[in-house]
Amino acid sequence: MDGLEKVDEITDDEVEALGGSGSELSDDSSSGDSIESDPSDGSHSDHSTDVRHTNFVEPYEGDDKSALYARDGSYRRVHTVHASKGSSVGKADQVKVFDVANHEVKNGIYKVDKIEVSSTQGQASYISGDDSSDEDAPILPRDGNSKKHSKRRGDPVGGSELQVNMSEYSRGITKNKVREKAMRGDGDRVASSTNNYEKHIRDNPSTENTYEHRVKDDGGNADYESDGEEGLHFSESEWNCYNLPAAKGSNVYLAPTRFPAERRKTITLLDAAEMVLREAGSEGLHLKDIQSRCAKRGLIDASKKKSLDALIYRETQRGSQRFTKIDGQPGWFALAKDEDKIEMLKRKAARADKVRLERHRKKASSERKLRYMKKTVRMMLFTNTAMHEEREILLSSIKALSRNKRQLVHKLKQKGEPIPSFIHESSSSEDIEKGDLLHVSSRPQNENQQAPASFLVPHAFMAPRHHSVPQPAMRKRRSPETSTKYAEVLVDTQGLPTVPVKAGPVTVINFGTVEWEREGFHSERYIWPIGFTSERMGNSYLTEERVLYTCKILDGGEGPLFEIRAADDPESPIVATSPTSSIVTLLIKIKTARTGNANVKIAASGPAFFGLSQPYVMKAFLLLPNAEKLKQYNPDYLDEVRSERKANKDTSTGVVSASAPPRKRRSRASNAPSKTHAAIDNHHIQAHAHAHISMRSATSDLAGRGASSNTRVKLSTDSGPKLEAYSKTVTSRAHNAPAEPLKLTLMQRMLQRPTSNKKPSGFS
DNA sequence: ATCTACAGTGGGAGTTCGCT
DNA sequence: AGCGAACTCCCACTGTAGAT
Repeated sequence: MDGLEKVDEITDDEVEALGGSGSELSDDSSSGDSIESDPSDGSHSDHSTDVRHTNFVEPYEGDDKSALYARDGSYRRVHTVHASKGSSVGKADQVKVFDVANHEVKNGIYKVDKIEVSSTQGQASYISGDDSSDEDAPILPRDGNSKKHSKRRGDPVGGSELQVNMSEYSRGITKNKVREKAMRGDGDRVASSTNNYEKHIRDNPSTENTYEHRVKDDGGNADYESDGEEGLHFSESEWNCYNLPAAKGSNVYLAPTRFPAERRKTITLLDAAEMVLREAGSEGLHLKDIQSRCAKRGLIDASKKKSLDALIYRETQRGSQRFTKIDGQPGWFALAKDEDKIEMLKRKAARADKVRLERHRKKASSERKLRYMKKTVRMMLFTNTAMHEEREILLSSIKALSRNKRQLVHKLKQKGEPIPSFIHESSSSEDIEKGDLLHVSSRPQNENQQAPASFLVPHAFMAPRHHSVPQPAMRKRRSPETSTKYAEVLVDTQGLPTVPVKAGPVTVINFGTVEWEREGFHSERYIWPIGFTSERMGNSYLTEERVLYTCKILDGGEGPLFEIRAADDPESPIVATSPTSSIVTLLIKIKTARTGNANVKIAASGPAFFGLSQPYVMKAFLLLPNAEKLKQYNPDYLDEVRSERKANKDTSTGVVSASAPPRKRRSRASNAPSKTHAAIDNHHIQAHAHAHISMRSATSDLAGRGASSNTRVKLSTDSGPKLEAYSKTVTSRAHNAPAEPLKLTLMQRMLQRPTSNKKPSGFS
């Protein structure tokens, strides 16, 4: 009320000038600024207004064509009530409507296109208890048809004695309390309770003779709701249009269509709270009254009233843009002011930025983890597949070596020679056929038997390890840049591999000369160039020191001879017809010298010891003159394996193709010279598998560039990308095909492969 | 009176898959 | 390759119940 101000005032002259009937206006200047008029002055019936809106459509936002709603001779724009096209304004004995658009002041019942109704809120001149005045109230037409509205229910609580000012009401005095107050007849006090409202009433006894009505609409039959038992149901926009608190005795009421239940569902509890708080103004409302008003007006279901408190508290706690808590008044809320909203927006934006940054950080972290995991999985898949292939190759080789061993043992028996103790005959071919590697492992047959020196690596030859903690099987991956496995072969001006060069544990002093005319100097897997010389360090069989060993391939006539010469015993070289025989002999000497027991099992790889299985060496061999003339040497072994697998996969799923291309059968003449394989040479086989992967690229590149011995050839050792591509292929295969059928296919194929294909030479 | 935990819901963003 | 539909996942919002 105090906030009311004359926004616009039109003088009678102005009205007259505009063509209005200014004489009809009461120019009682005393009523112009008075807060309330005296209802007993007899003018209430004349001055009472009844503005009824029907056929509400949309709120009217403009003001150019609006009209002033005047009463008591004063033209005001106070709390605007937006009406829309088709709205009607009625009860106009003292109501003057100034239609700006038509520049005229209208009186009485109007039906206008657009009208802005201004009330004189707080003028308190309304008399609500006078039914008779309402009987004479104009009947507001709906859609242009005059229709008498239903009789209103009358005085809310017994007439004008009820006196509660607007301020009190807006602070939460419920109508029930008002009613209680009125029924007691004490006029201005409500019995005490723990309720804050009543405390407020005690502290602020009512003196003003005002009261607020709520009105409702019955679908055009505007009915009067005085006691708040029922209420209006507004949408937010609708509610904005009816921000017209009326004073005691008012028969001004608005009558929108009742808020439909289906539309009620579209507003949230917070929307409803916002509506009632907007009505309450800056003073806000107590939470209980917010709930009560929302429920009574049908904005929310009564059963959900309890939900509202949590929502509003949460809203304000989170920095709501809509609500704000009133300091010093627990449970009181008001709509946020513009400055509050700005502050809230700033805080919310800051929070949003923080959240966004955090989310971005988490997302980036997750993506990094995902990439790492994908990379790891790819590597695991590749490693798994590669190991599986190696295992198959190993199985096949084991079978062949086992057969060779049996043949050798058979020969020894035929000649009546004793069988060396390190050769045990327990590993049957059946075990190997089953793929049972345990039977061919280096584990002792019983506790009295001594474990072999090594299965993969000749430990007897290697320096003793000072740590007792077993090392993990996985070795640190060497980068392609530093690994000799993937390193390019260094060549001289004549295109020959340069020496000396370090290849793994060995240092190659001389790559020797390829002998291509005598087939005994190469096999399907290895080349034995005459004069090949390498050096490596190892334990001495004479002293406890480590000593340099020189390995050399000699011309033995039909085949090569493999010589190992210790630096501390150069006069007693070890010479054998196979590299494995040489290293086994050496290891026996070392073991015997150190343990005094010659009855040991030795397992070692001769080619590995000589460095013949080193990928770098094998690639370098291809650069030697006449290397391309070797008939049996097949560096593309793995390519063929993969081609076969691919062919089988295309024609069947997990079943070995019967039409697998037969593998090349090696002639006996091409086999290596007879040699004694004392044990299973796993390292040999692994190196073989690795070598083929690398050799494939080397030979293919060599052939593609037409390299010759006289041309400076830069061998493609781009095995890294090739392996990566291979990895992708394997990974893709692993993704697209079930793992188990693939294994079965490979395993079955390997087991069904003719053993002669894999049989090393010279063991017939 | 105030706050919290929990579940339901809807929308936005990203991904997958089929079609052209 | 491009496009769009279908789907999934995540998140904010909302409502409810209960704890403090």
